[in-house]
Amino acid sequence: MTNATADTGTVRDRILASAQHLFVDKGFHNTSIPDIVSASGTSIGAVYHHFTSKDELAHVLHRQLVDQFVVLSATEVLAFPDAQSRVRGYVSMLFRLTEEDPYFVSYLIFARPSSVVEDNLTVCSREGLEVTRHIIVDGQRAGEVRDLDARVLCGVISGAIMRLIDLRLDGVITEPLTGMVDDTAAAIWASISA
Amino acid sequence: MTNATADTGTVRDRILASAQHLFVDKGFHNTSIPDIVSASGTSIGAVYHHFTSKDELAHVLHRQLVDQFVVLSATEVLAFPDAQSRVRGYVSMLFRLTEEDPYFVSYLIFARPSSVVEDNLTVCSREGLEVTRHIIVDGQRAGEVRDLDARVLCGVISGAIMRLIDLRLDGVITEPLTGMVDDTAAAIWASISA
Amino acid sequence: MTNATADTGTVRDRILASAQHLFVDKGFHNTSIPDIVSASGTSIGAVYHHFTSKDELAHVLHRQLVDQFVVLSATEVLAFPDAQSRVRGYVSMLFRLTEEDPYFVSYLIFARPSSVVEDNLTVCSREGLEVTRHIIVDGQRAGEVRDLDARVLCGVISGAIMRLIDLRLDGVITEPLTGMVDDTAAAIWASISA
Amino acid sequence: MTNATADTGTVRDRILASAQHLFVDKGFHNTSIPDIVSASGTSIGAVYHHFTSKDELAHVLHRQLVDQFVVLSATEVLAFPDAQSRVRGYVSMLFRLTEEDPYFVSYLIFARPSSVVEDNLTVCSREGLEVTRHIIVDGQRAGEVRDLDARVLCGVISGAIMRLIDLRLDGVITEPLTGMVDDTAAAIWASISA
DNA sequence: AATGAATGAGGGTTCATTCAT
DNA sequence: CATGAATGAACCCTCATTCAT
Repeated sequence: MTNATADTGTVRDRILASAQHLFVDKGFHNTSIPDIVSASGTSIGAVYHHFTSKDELAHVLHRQLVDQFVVLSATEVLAFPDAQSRVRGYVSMLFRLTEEDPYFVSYLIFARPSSVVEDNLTVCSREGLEVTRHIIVDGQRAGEVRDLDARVLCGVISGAIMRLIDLRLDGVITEPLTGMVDDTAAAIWASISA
Repeated sequence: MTNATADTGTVRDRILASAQHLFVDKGFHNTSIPDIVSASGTSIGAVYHHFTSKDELAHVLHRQLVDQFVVLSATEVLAFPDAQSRVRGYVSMLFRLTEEDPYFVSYLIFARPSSVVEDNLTVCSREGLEVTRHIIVDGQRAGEVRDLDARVLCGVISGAIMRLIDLRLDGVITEPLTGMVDDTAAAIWASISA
Repeated sequence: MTNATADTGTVRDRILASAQHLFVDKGFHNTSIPDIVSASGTSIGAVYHHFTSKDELAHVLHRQLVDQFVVLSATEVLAFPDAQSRVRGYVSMLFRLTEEDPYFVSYLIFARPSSVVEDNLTVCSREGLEVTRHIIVDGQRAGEVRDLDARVLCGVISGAIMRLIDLRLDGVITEPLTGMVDDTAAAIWASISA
Repeated sequence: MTNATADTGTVRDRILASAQHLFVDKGFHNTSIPDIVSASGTSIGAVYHHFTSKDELAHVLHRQLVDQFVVLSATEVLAFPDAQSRVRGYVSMLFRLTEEDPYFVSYLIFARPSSVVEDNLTVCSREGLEVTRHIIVDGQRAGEVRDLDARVLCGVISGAIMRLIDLRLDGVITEPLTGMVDDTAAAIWASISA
C-alpha cells in the first residue's frame, strides 16, 4: 500500500490518519514521531499539542477504529434476523471494507497494540469475537446452527474471512474480494449450519 | 507467555531461542539486542560473533523455523492419501504443536518479518498456503473436495485453524486445543467436502 | 595546543569551532561526538539537529575553512601585481595566520579529510596549489620567474612555508613566525627568481 | 595505492607490512585489528602473540621505519662531503624511495603517530630535521651555505622535497619523481647557497 | 494553536583484548 | 605457536519528549 494521507482535514485528523497508515505499514514500534510529522505535513509541536504522547495517540486511534467497527457490525451484521444472513452480511461488510479502506481493515485484523491495550488481542479477536459469538449463539438457540463448540464455529467464521482478507492485502489474491462474497459465505455456512 | 529461555545448549542456540521468544512476545522492533543478551545469558559480542546483524539473526531464525514447519507438514499432513485425513492431520499437528511449543506456533502464525523476507507474509501465509493448496487441489482432482474457488477453501482450512490457535494463545480458550481436534476437523470438512 | 573552545556564539557555531579544534588535535577518527559535545557545551541531540552526521559536520566545516582560505588568498596574495610581492604576501599571510589562529592553519596544512572530500589532498595541496601555480605561471610569463618545471617551483614555495609552519606548530620553533617573513621570502625568491 | 601485502615472509613481518599499508591508507585510528588480520592473512591470536597491543604494534613499526630512514640518511646523504652534494643526495634518495616504496615514504612524511610517540612530529619533522640541520650547519661553517636562519633553510630543503613527494603520492604529479631530481636540487641549492 | 531547537536515554554495531583450546 | 569464541566499553545515531517563542 502506498501512503496517500495528508493535506486534508484538521491537523488532528491528518495526524491520526497518517499514524494509522504508518502503524499498519511499518508497525507501531518502527514508526517514529518524525515519520508521522512528515507524512501528515504537520509539526512535532502539533502532535504533542493534540496528544500527550505517542502511546496516547495510538490509544485514541485504536478507540476510534474500534468504535467504527462496532457500529458497522451492529448496522450491517447483527441487524439481520437469521444466522445465514448475518454470516453473509459479515463477509460482505469486511470484503467491501477491504477494497474501500484497506488500512482500516488492516488495522482491525493485524494490529496487536500491546502497548495500547492491556491484552494482546486484535480488534477482530476481541470485538470481532463478540459479533461472531452473537451469530453462533443466537443461531444455535434458533436451531439454525449446528451444535458444536461455539468457539470452534466462531473460529471458522472469522478465521476464513480474515484469512482471505490477509491473502488479498498481501497480494496473493489479485482480484477484488467483493466477487468472492457468495463463495465464501457458502463455504462458511456449510461448515456451521445445523 | 512468560520467558523461559535456557542456560543450556550452545551460545548460538541460546541466542536463537531467546530471540524467538522475544520476537514473539514483544515483536522484532521492540526487542533490543540487550534484551536478547539478557534472556540468553550471553553477551553483545557473542551475538555479533555469531550473526552479522540483528536482521541476519532474524533471518537465520526464520529460515530455521520455516524448515521445521515444512518438514512437519510433509511428514504429518501430506503423507496422508486423502483430503479428509490430510485436513485432520493438519489440524492435529498444529493443535498439538500449539500446546507443546507455543512460541514456535506463535512465530509461524503471527510473525510478519518484513525486514527478513521481501514480502510481508507469515510463514502460514506463504509456506502454509502451499500445504493447504495441495490438500484442496489434490482433493478436487480426486472428487473429494467441492468445486469452489480453491483460495476460498484454503482460507477456510487455515483460517479456522489459525483463528483457534490465536484464541488459545491469547488465553480466550483455556483448555488444550488437543481436545478440539475432532470438532474443528469436522467443521472444516463440512465446509469443503464435495 | 590546548582546547579553548567557547561558550559564546550560536550552538551551531560552537559545535563547528569545537569540532575544528578536536579534528586538528586528535584527528577526525579519534574525535567522538561526545568529545565534541563536551568541548562545545552542547548536547548529542543538538549536534544531530544541526548536522545529519559526523561526516556532514566535517564536510560543512571543511567547506567553511576552504572558503576562508580562498578569500584570503585572493585579497592578500593574488592582489599583488608581481611575483616577488605575491611570494612575500603568501608567506606573510600564512605566518600571521599561524600566530593568530593556529587551528585554522593547522587544518589547512594537515587535514586530509578523505572521508569528507573524494581525494586525499590537504587544503594546501588542492586550493593552495592554485595560488602558487598562479604566482609561478604569471611570473614565468612576465619573465620574473626562472624557467624550471612549474610544479617544482610550486613545491619550493608552499613546501618551505608549510614546513616552517609545521615546525612552529610543533614547538620546534619557539618564537613567532612573523619575525621570519623576510628571511623566508628571501630564500624562496632566491630559489625561483629568473 | 592498492594493497599488495600478505602471503610472504614470517607471520610477524606480514602483520607489520599490512599494518604499515593500512595505517598509511586509512590512518591508525581507522584501522582495526580485524583489518590487519584480514590484510595479513593471519589471525587475531597471531597479532596478540607477536605484539602486546595495537599501540605496541604501531610503536614497533614506527621504530623499524625510523631506523631504516636514519641508516639511509647516513649512507646516502651525510656520506657526501659538501653541502651541494648532500642536498642532491637527499633529494635523490627520497625521490627514488618514493617510486620504489611509496608506503615507506608516505609513512615517513605523513604519519603523526601521537599515540605512538609522545610528541606529534612526523619522522621527517624529527629525524629528518637532524639530517637537514647537519647539511645547513656544516655548510654554513664551510662557507658554502648562506648565512640565514638555519631553520628557514632547513625548511626550504625538506619542505620542497616533501611537498613534491606529496603531490606525487596524491597523483597530482603523474610521472616518476626520479626525473625531477636535478631541477629540484638546483632550485633548493639556489635558495640556500652562499 | 503551532513551531522546532534542544535534550539524553537507549538502539544497533564495532573493536581491542583475553583466554581456553 | 596459533586459533577464534567471548567480552563489554564506547561509538554513531535515533527518537520521544520538553519548552521557549
